[in-house]
Amino acid sequence: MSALPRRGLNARQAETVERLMAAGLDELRAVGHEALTVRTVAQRAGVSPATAYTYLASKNHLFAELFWRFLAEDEHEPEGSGVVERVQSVTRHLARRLADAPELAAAVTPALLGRDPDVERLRLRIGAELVERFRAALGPDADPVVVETVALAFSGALLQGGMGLMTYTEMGERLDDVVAVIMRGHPT
Amino acid sequence: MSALPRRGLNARQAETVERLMAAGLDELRAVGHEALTVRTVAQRAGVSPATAYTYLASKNHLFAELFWRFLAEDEHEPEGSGVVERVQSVTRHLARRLADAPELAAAVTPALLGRDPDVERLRLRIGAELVERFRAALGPDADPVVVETVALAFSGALLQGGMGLMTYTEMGERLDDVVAVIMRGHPT
DNA sequence: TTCTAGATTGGACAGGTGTCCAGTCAGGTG
DNA sequence: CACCTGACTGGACACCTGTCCAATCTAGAA
Repeated sequence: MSALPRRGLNARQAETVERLMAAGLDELRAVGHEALTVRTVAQRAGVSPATAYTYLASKNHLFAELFWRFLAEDEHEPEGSGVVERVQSVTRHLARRLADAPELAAAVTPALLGRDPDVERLRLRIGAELVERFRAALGPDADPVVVETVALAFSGALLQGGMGLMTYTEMGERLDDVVAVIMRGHPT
Repeated sequence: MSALPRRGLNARQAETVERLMAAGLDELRAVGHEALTVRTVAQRAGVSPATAYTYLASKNHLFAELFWRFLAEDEHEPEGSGVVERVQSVTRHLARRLADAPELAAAVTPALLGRDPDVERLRLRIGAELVERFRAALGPDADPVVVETVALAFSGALLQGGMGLMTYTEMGERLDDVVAVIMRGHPT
């Protein structure tokens, strides 16, 4: 079943979905992504498990959807005069937001590795959104390879954060240096 | 239960472990990591599920262990005269090996995100081994931030490979460019 | 107000994970 | 050769994931 921010949900269904999303986020913060089960989310949302599975293709889909909403609700304009500062403002901002929702960040990384079609869709959107932010910071004439390098480094940081090798707070600081290294020798 | 390349296995136990590992790899290539179950691995190894769980803390642990062996069995010296070429020879070599075992590569990324203590141990070892290879290619006086940047970019590529956003063959080519960008302006 | 499409539900289902334990078997020791 | 330690086994366990469907609500149309 594919689902969420798709057109064709009536008011009642939309309400159900919102309750599930809110419950999912609460449950995630409360017990973490390993202990979370679709059935407890359904219960918290005041909905039957069967209904939850009407809108959620899988646990991974829930996490991906929550992360997508988390990312989409966040408007951020790159700040700073130099390109390096602008890119750093983006990575630092993202890292700060992740640090505010570490359970979500930890949940989404493995979730996006899933094979469900619904995850696939969101994965592409999330990836595109991140690349878009880096491109916006780098400017329209940016070397595509530089964009890709920054995106890869950020993905890598996400992975290492998910592994617990660094906190999401450290992530911001480390990426500052990493971005500086990548951009060294890239004008504007 | 912690386990594998630990001292304290007698010949019989070591033999059982080897059979499990070989069966795990076969099963992984045969059905992929999503369909693989510990019980089918046990069956393929000619061992009971209970025995399998004596040596394997979890499915994730199996994947992590297989990947660690895959990495450790591989001796590779960086080649080339310049630093860039040396680093590229490492990333290209790793990408080539991953391309030869895509199921394993796809399995290990989510596996390393697990929380089991056995996964934790292997995660640190695998991370250290990769960093060591980059450091060896970069030379003893390398800027630590450059090492980290290369490592992050590689992790990111692993993640994107695991997501199916790129094949492991493409990974080699893309990392060539990425490494060149990172190293631009870094002497020796 | 009644009807009805369709949202929701309860509950069963097949299959997987990881745990546990009492019982069996095999190989090195005496 | 009989013994005994410890590896291995069978099978039950609790709990999870996702799927399915017949039965039941419920809100808006007629």
